Amino acid sequence: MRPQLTETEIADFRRRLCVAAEKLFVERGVEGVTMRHIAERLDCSAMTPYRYFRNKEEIFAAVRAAALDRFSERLEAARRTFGSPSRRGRAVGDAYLQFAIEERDAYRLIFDLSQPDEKNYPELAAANARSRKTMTDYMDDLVAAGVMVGDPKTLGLIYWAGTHGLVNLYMAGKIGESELRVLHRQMTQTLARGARRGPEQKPRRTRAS
Amino acid sequence: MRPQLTETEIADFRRRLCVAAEKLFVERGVEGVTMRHIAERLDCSAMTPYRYFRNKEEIFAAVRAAALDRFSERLEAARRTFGSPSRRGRAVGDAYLQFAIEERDAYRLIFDLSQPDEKNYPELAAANARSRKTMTDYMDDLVAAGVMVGDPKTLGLIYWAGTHGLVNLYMAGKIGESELRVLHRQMTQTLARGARRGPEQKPRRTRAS
DNA sequence: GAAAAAATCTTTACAACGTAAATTTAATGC
DNA sequence: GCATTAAATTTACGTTGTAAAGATTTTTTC
Repeated sequence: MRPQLTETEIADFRRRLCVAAEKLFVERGVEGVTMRHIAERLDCSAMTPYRYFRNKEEIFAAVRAAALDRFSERLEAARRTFGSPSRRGRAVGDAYLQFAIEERDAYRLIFDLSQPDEKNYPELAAANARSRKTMTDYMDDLVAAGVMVGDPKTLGLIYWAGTHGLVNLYMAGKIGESELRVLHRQMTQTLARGARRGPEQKPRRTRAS
Repeated sequence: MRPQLTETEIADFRRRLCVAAEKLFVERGVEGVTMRHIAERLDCSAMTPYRYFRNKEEIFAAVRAAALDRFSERLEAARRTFGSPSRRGRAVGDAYLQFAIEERDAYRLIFDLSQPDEKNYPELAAANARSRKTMTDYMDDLVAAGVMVGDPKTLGLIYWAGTHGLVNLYMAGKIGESELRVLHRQMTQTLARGARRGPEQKPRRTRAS
């Protein structure tokens, strides 16, 4: 009988499909890509992908996971540069912006709200965990080095959220690239200054002192 | 001959439709609402809405503009409370979070990336401008009162972006409601501390001093 | 080597979508 | 009451994701 597809054959096809799909997402927007488009790019019938993916959403999740891994790689590379913790922290932040600017569509793919729920896709969940860890890890360095005071996880989330928010403004066309960079620098500096001696100490005036 | 629809008839129908559509967005998710669903709710045929809106995207833009106006109203109301500029600033921030939590779906509707381009919909552009102004206005107060130093517009954008970023984490299920509130408080406090004496002065050590 | 078997791949088919075009309905002036 | 005409409905079409049926291909068995 006809031989079953091997693991590697399946993996290969999936990879090829993901590459084609992401190119299409870039070309035609995430919404504008159909199964038939993807199939055409792969020179197969519209139904063939269903041998390799459960449905369109699973394809989407796979592409998203791949993009997310690329993103993590970039941030991790930035953290591996030389220099002081502050310098490397800055490098990570810059890498974040760089990715958002250079790979606009990938960024949207990754962070657009209302996307396939990660809990149904272990691959995506893993990619998510990795990126999350990556984005907060460098904050550990900064706190360990005494540059900042506070819970590294909390500080990491705040930095991450702030940066993402600025990128959102950029994506929505509300600010330009240079404004994005300036605001980001300003935000990180302000946050750094604010976090330099730990969270607010409730400087409430008491009668004694 | 049959009379043409009056301005108010048209406006009424549009309003009714928007209300129905937003309810449906909440019930079935933004993606899961079809023209036929909306028509059913309004007890009319699937084509009747086309007398009142160019197409589905225009409906979407109208619902979005309405939600955005509600959002602005809430923030403006918060700014009108009594107290010091700082207190009122906090009230605006809290109102932002409150809206995101209570009207989750409306918030998504408003801020999800990749949505109809405002430039094709003046109504939406106006609502956008209003919300933007609202979100940064209170920063003017703070700077005027000397609580913070810097360009109010820049500071406003940073606060806004940061808050939006945190809400995004909340929406994506990465943090819970209480964590959102705590992180927001921490972020605003850190930013406030950092902005208290103006942007970083490049404290670079020179040989003299 | 021919036939059977079984997995892959393609073709066909279907319900649901947004909406264009054709048709029906209803309100007005004469 | 009839012509007129805007509004509303019905019908119809091209696309979508994908289920079901059918065709194709390669290995195994004799």
